[in-house]
Amino acid sequence: MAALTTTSYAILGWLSVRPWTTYELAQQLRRNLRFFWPRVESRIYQETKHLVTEGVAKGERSYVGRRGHTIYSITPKGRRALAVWMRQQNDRPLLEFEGLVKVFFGASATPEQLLAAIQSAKVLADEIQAAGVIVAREYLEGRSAWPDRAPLSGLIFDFLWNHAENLRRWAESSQQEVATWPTSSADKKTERAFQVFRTAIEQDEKRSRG
Amino acid sequence: MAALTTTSYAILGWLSVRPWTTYELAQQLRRNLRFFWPRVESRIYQETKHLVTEGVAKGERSYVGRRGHTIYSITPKGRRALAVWMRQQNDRPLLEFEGLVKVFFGASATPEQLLAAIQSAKVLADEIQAAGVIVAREYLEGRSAWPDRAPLSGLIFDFLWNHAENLRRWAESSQQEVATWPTSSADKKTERAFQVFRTAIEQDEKRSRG
DNA sequence: GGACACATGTAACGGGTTACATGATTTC
DNA sequence: GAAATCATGTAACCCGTTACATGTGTCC
Repeated sequence: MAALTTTSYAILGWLSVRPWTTYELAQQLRRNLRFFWPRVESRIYQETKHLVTEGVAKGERSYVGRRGHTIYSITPKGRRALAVWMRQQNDRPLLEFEGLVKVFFGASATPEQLLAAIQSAKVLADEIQAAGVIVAREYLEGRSAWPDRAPLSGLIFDFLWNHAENLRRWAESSQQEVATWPTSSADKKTERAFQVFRTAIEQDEKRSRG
Repeated sequence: MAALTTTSYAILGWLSVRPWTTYELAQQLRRNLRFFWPRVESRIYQETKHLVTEGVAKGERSYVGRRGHTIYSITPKGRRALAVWMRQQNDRPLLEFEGLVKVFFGASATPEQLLAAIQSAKVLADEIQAAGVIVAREYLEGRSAWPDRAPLSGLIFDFLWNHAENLRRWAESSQQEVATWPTSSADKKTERAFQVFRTAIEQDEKRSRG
């Protein structure tokens, strides 16, 4: 049987807080990790079993009527495994952005199709920030389930919120630009791109200098 | 055999520009798409064959010594398939960020381990921008292979460069923050998080109003 | 008592990665 | 002529998704 994956540790991390049923775990992963570690909920059912066979978690089975459910909790071996994982090398953040692939081959697309491809960024930005507003209010109004988690949540929130801001800013400015393309000359379009390139190089040189 | 995936279209998109060998395709995907559609190069060898069985590409086989290689080109059916894809719904951008998962369960980590988890964002930011500077210079100095692609490249560049800026900004500010944690009170840490939450809510309200 | 959300799974499939193998070309 | 790099793949495995199935509680 294969070694533990990041998905395994995402579940094990929750078990290190307290025991949970599979359904509760699925909820937590969905509420809290979906924007930076998205997994379908049915995955959890297999993964918890995997954790048990690896000896890092144990499950206590009980019944409601004819339907069983399992409460999982972490084992001492599980806590050690979590600590080892924390010491391991981290993968770089990974981005998959189909809309950008379409933009890349935009020579085969209509302006309307480009606008739609770009729009997918805005949709995600809205989702992230809608969820973010709820979390932020919970903390600020003292309604959070784990108020002492605020410092860690703040770090994650900071990243995601600004990720969303970047998605939105890009989508809006790109859609504005693409909207001009049907009536804009090739030189004009190219000049706009060159401005982007120049700004980046200036930023890079400023950073190099210190 | 399954339908075409985004990876299929990423290859088909290149074939719509001109015919390529598998190796050249692998290079192009690596150079141009790796930051928003990352795939291992060995995937290309299987996927090109898939494109042929689907009738959207054809391969012309030739030999150098005992070693074969294939030049793939797009078929009329392939161009139609590409056009259909462009009309289809776009997936949202997808982020996988193991470092954030570690931060999330940071209660089980040392400050040093948190710093390392955060660092993975900076590593990626550097990679994106190092590649970006090269591309930007090529365009600005007229050394680009497809100068008329500049407007489209500009859109993609704009997104990736600012994505990298966001990764770097977050990594630096978070590392600064975490560095203070060993000597900082719980209240102080929480207050910093609350500032993040408040700023976000203000931004959100400002946007709602106008 | 019908509809619907909540809750708990299983089966099958496949895209993607890892690891490996090996031929051709260039460099020193 | 050895080593390194460029080039072309194959085999095996598995994580993850899709699609499906079904029990339980609640609302009207």
